[in-house]
Parts: sequence; structure tokens; C-alpha cells
Amino acid sequence: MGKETVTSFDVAQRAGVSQSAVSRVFSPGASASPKMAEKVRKAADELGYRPNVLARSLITGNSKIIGLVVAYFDNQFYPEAVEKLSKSLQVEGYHVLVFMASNGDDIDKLMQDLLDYQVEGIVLASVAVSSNLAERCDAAGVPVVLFNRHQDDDRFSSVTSNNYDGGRKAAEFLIAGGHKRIAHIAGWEGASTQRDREAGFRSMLKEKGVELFARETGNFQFDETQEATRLMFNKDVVPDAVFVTNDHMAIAAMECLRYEFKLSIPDDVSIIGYDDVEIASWPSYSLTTIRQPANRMVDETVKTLMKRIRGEDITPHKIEIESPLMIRTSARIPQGWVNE
Amino acid sequence: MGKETVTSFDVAQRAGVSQSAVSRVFSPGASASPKMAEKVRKAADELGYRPNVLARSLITGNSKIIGLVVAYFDNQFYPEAVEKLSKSLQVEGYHVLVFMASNGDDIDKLMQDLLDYQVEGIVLASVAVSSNLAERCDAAGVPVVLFNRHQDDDRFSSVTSNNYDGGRKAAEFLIAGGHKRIAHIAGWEGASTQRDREAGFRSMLKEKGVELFARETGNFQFDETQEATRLMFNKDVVPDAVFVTNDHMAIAAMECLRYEFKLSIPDDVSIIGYDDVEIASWPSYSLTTIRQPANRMVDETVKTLMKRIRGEDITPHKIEIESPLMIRTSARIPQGWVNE
DNA sequence: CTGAAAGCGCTAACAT
DNA sequence: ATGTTAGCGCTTTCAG
Repeated sequence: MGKETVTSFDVAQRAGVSQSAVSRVFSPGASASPKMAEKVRKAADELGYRPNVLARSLITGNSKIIGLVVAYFDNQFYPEAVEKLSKSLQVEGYHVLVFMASNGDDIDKLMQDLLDYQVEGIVLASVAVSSNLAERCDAAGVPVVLFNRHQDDDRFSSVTSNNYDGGRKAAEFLIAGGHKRIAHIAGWEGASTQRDREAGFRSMLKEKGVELFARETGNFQFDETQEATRLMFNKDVVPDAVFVTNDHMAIAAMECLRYEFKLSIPDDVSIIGYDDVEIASWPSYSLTTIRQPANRMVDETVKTLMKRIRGEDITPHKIEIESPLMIRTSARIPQGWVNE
Repeated sequence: MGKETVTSFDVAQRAGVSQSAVSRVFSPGASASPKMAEKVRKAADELGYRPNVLARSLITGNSKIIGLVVAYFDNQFYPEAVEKLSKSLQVEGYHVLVFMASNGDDIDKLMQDLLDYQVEGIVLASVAVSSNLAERCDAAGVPVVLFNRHQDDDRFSSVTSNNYDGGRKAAEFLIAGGHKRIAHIAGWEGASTQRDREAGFRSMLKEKGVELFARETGNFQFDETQEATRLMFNKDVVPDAVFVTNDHMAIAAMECLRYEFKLSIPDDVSIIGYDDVEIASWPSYSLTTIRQPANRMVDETVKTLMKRIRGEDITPHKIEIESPLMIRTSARIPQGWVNE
């Protein structure tokens, strides 16, 4: 086990130049003669020198690291998004420091830890945070973007799909399909996505004069969703359609409906989800769902972050991405339906 | 947007003590009188002071960050593992800096970047690395553990399941089930997991005097696996059982077999996977598979890393975790089969 | 274009 | 137990 650190000083010595010359050669906007650069590069290679990013950031203030807080990977939407996010950030020269928020963790504390690492930006995936922390991030000049959530706090940017509209589309499709007993299985009500999707869903129902037939909560959890499904279908009269708040939960419901209740989808009951995760398109589910475009959401997240880091655009934005209905076969297709 | 950094110096001033006193109060094994600690804490709180981890690490040499390189999240096994890994490391006071290796990326370069961040350890999930890099990590005193892969290079620790044995179990189960045309769909052959699982599988086949009926490659990819499946089943005589190298691919194969070939599982063909990801247990698949215990693998990874970081145990180890057969219904269950 | 010198925020001897 | 003094490895004025 070796631990001899090769410093810019060592390189300077070997190349017969000053230490600051070495620094220049390894800095982006450097001014060094080709000859010098050559000498230095050679010496560096021979010694196996590489600049210490941490030392650099201490002085420049640019750690080149972005903090990411994410609650869980069960819902496939998140690993998908995180993979894309990480890759996008990498091409910008940034890297992601991950904080997994275990259930019941103090998010504020996590974010403090994050700030201690001198992150240049923070993305919060599916977690909310106190306004006290918002304050601190603001004070530290660290931009925060909420991914797939939004909060009223004006200090945060957020990137979501148009959840309200998505909810409306789900309702419209189900109603047009001639369903008479339309139900909803909800996620955790503290989440803005849940509230917005449901609000949109209900607004369309109302507009068409349709009453919500039943409602249960699955809390974004697979098991709890199955429990909710049982509650909903252990009745004399059961729904003929259900809008489930996300695909992960929708699939839980489908498994339960098919294998415990022996119901046929969509003949006995139509299911609509939200997200359009990879799994949704597998033939076993062929889930009709509202597509939440992870790619575009990530692009906007990165763009927002970079702008704010570069100080180009200081004001937080709430970005909403359009989410199309992906028609597959888990929900009855209305006669003559023409998708917008 | 503020950016006034509060330093230990500011706190010292306000508390009327020396700067090093502040440092001591915020250091683990500090020696500070209760009174002093009190004063300092108060001043720190009022100013919103928090130690700069990067500055600290510059001097202590402990960045408290672990580098993670991971290739993809498509295979659910990885997000599961990464979530657990991140959480475990967090309780040890470490955090994970993620590098996503896009296909075709130069892993060596990625690892160099990682080293530039002064990571204290590196875990490589499903990627291999040149011995040149092994050299550098060794020189830098940074322990590397291969997760779910192994390499012959002695400088790396590795944590895998007992893939060879797992392959044997799969074959044994299929043979005992009376299958006559046993096939294999392989992953990328550069991966040790693939080689080991297949080697074990074949060794048991041989032992029982059974010939491998067919073999195709799915390259760990969903689509390619479906292509491989088509190749294999667009024949007059087709397999009556197939061992697929991992669950992710096994599910791809099942989708193809059921919905394109209208085959019944396990009546027409038995399927065995490997990993036991969450999805495998869903009723739609009820996949018989070799369980690769992510929990234990992560525990061993963290343990190995911590030991080496603390300098307690310098020698790299190759750890193999036992992997039990999870019997579900995707493969015919042999008459009177008794699981070990 | 290059070198000398200062200092980023902190910890760790070394004194007291 | 506390303060003083050196740096960690680097970037960045400032002279030359």
C-alpha cells in the first residue's frame, strides 16, 4: 500500500519550472508556452501526477460536485432518472454525490451534510425540505432543484411533468371508454405529484359530471397498494376502472387483480398508471399510462442547475413538462378515440 | 444569492476564542472544556457555521467519499444494490460519488477522475478495469472492490455470489425436472459472472451426461435477449428448458415466449433465472431463480472497504456468497424434490 | 510568459 | 485545556 502523493511541486521540480507553472498547465484558461506545457506534461506523466480536485475547489470554490437526495429506487422511474441525470452532469464536468434518504430520515440533516461537502447544487428527487434549509442553501448560494416535486417555497426551482393535466387526461380517457365506476388509488398525500394528479383527475371527473366511485391509498408502496386494491375490490360492487397514481403502484394493483381476484384487464377492469417506466411497455402489463419524459425532465434539471451555477439566471423557475397519454391495452380504448 | 462563507475564524472571533479551539470543538476526538464547547457551539449556531469537509480532508487525507462506478440500472439488481450500498456507507459516515459508465466509456479514465476526487475507496459494479489502473489505485493507497465481478488481478478485492455453484444448481434442478432439451441464454461473455454461471451450469450437465441443446447470447440486454430467444425458438425442435443468465434477461425471454410464441411456462418450457430481483417474485413471472443476496453482498463490500481504509486488513480478498435456489413456478418442479 | 508569494478553510503538532 | 504556528495542494494576484 503506497500513499506517496505526487504534488504539483514534485512535478515542478522534475520539470525544472515553478509550481505555479504546473498549475497553469493543468488549468483550463491557462497561459503557458507550448514548450513549457510539453515539459510539464512529460514530468507529470512520468510521476503519475494528477491535480487534487479537492485542493483546487478549496480555492476556486468549485467542487464540481452536485448533491442528490433520493428516497427510494423501488419505483423504476427513479433509477432511470438518476442514471440519466448522472450521465448528463458528467458531460458538464460534474459528478453526483448521492444521499439516500431512508424512510424517517431527517432530510434537513442530510442536506446539511451535503452542504458540508461544498456541493455546487442540489437536486432533490421526491423529497421535500423545510424552509429553514431553503434559507441556508440560499445563503450559501447553492441552487436547489426539486425533481418530480414542487413546493410553494419560491427559493426552489422545480421540474415536474404537468401532473394536473396528466390526471385530467386519465379521467377523460376512462370516461370516454364508457366506464361507470371509476376509482383512484392514491400515493402518499404529502407529495405534490399525488395532489396534482388527483386534482386534475377529479377536475375532469367533475367537468363531465362523473362521481368518483372509490378511493384508497397505496402510499407509493407496492405492498400497501395491493392492500388498497383488496380493500377496494372486496366488495359487492367494484370499480370498472382505476387510475393509479404511478406505474409502480399500477403494476402492484394489476398483479393483485389478476392473480388474487382473477379479474381480466381491461375486460373486467381498466387500469391507467402514470410515468411510463420501462416495465409498463412489457406485454405482460401493456399499461396505458401518462408518460413522464425522464429525458426531458433531466435535461431541464441540468440546464437549470448549470445556469444558476454560472450565475446567468438567478431566479428559480417552476418547469412543467407536457405528458402525453400512452395508449396500450390495460384500459379499454374508447370507440373512435383520436389522441391529440 | 449570498455567498459569504462562514469560517471557523469567524466563529472564533465571535466566541472570543482561538480558531483552533473551534476546530477542536468540531472534531471527533477533541479536547475541549464543556464551557468552551458551549460558547463555540453557540457562536457557530448564530453564524450558521459548518465545517468545510473539503478543507478538512485536504489535511486529514480523509475525504469521506467512496467512488462508485456502475454501468447501468436496467437490471434491477443494481439499483437495489446501490441503494443498499449507499445507505450502509452513510451509517459509516461515508458518501457515494457516482460515476455512470456509458457503454463504450473508457473506464480507466473514469477511475482517474474518481481518484482526482481523493476518494478513499472505489467500488466497481459490473465493470472491469485495466491492470494499469490497478497499479495506480494501489499506489494511491485506494482500495478497490469489485462488486458482482471478479478479476484475476490480485490487487482487487471482489464480492460475488458463488456463481459457479449457482449455475450447477440451475442445471441440477432442470435435469431432475426431466427436461430433455436444455438450453442456455448467455450474457456478455466478458463478464466473470457469465463465465462462472455458465461453467457451473455446463459442469453439472456434463456430470449428468446431458448435452447442452442450444445456446444464444443476450448480452445482458433486454432487446438482445428477445432476439436471442427468437433465434432459439424459431426452429422445428425447440428447448424444453432454458437457464438464462440473469433475471432481467429471463423476464425478457418469458415475455417473448409467452406473447410471441404463445408458449406456456412451465408447461411448454421451463425458465430459470439468476439474481432474484424484486420483479422475479411477482405472480406474473413467479420466476424460479438463484438468489443473489444483495444485502449480504453489500455488507461484505462495506466491511472490506472499511477494513482496508482503516488499514486493518491490507490483503485483498475474493468473497463468494452462497446463493440458494428460489423455487417458484417458472420451472417444472421435480417429483419429490427436496431443497437442500 | 513565468516565478514568487499569499492564502482558500482547516487540522495537528508544538508550546504554554 | 487552550493558543500559536505550520502547513495540506492548489490557484491567483502581482512583479518582472
